Amino acid sequence: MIRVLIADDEVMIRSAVAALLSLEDDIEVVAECADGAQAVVMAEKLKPDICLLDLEMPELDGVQVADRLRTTLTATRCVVVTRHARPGVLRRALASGVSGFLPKSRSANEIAEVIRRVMAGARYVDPEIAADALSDERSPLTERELDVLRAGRRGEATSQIARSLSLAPGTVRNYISAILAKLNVATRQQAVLLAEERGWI
Amino acid sequence: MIRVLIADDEVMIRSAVAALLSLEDDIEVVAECADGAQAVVMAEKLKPDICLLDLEMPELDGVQVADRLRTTLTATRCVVVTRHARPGVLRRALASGVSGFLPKSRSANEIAEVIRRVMAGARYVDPEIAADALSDERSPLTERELDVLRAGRRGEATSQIARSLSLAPGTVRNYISAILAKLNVATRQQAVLLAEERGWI
DNA sequence: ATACGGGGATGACATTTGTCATTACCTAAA
DNA sequence: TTTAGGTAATGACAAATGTCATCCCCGTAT
Repeated sequence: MIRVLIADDEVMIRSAVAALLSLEDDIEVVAECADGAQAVVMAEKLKPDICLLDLEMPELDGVQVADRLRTTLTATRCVVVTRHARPGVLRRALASGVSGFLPKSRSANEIAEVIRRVMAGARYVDPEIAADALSDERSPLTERELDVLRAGRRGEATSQIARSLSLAPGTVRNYISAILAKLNVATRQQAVLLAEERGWI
Repeated sequence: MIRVLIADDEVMIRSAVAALLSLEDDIEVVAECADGAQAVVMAEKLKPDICLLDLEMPELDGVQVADRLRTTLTATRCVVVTRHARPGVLRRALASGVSGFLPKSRSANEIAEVIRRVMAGARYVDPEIAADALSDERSPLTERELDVLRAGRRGEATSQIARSLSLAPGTVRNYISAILAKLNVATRQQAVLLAEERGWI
């Protein structure tokens, strides 16, 4: 029996996938979690064989969960599922020791198969995303520039961003100016939208 | 046998829900569609009893699909499912003749039950959203103000918005100023975020 | 040792935005 | 008929934003 933990903040998809997986003879769903923090706690308690993690979750995202479990639960393998599968995200996921990666644009039936493969020791990365990842879309922004972009992703004013990062307002404006030049867009909001699309933030 | 059409752009949830519904003795999934336009075509061809429509879809959203089917297929009832269930959206949905409305924060097993109730002639609206809708969250913005907000939702500059709406730049700034005051936020981006959250645009 | 890139800051400048007063036109209530 | 309210525009002003040059401090690769 493969013991599986499922984490996804969207109840409908979580319960649907859990129900489907439970129908498989060799799979047992041992936990359903609504966010990343809960997933970490439950995983450490139940020590499942496989964690099926949604990428977009409150508190901790799927990759962050995998990253934490890597050190504490060496026997547990993680499979990350995401709505918008961007190459940048795949890179981050693989760096965090994720064993499987598939987009929600795949059919639910395929999940069981991926789980079995990963259980058998293989790594499974969705072929389409893997191909995309080769046509390198790495972020041209530095860590700090990304921090600034993240801090301003909800339309915060320069002064707010400066406060939350403990920077001078002028410095923030310098970073934003550099970001706009690198991404070749005209406004902060467009920069945020572009970076979100590409999976850089 | 209740004949059901499912439309959702997210393959994983669509296939999972379809598989689960197919397990029910009295339900038959006759079509799976990836977008609204396709849903309209298939519905008119197959004349299902119930259309289970995702709200967030490319081309036509779930409410728009229901609106079209209302005139052409009077016997077909529509159930709309959405990720972020906002009162404003519910209002729009009911105005379009939708018979059922439930958020994805409900479990997948409940879908079959809702389908049966709607099939029996009842209207089903998720109780939580219905309660929210009473604490009126209608948009305080005028049609034109919404146009401006929509035109600028991707961080377009004032001059761009003005061009795309054939307005003077100053007029656009006046509208934006009014929007910020009404929504009590400090930047365009925050106004866009708020309006999107509330289902106003 | 030194050149380079990242992080952090300042000051100056030009634009863009947001605010406000004021005007005008039109339509639908009262 | 008067009164609102929505749409559209101008002009003026203040504040925020984007751009640039220039400076400093570090660490590391040459």
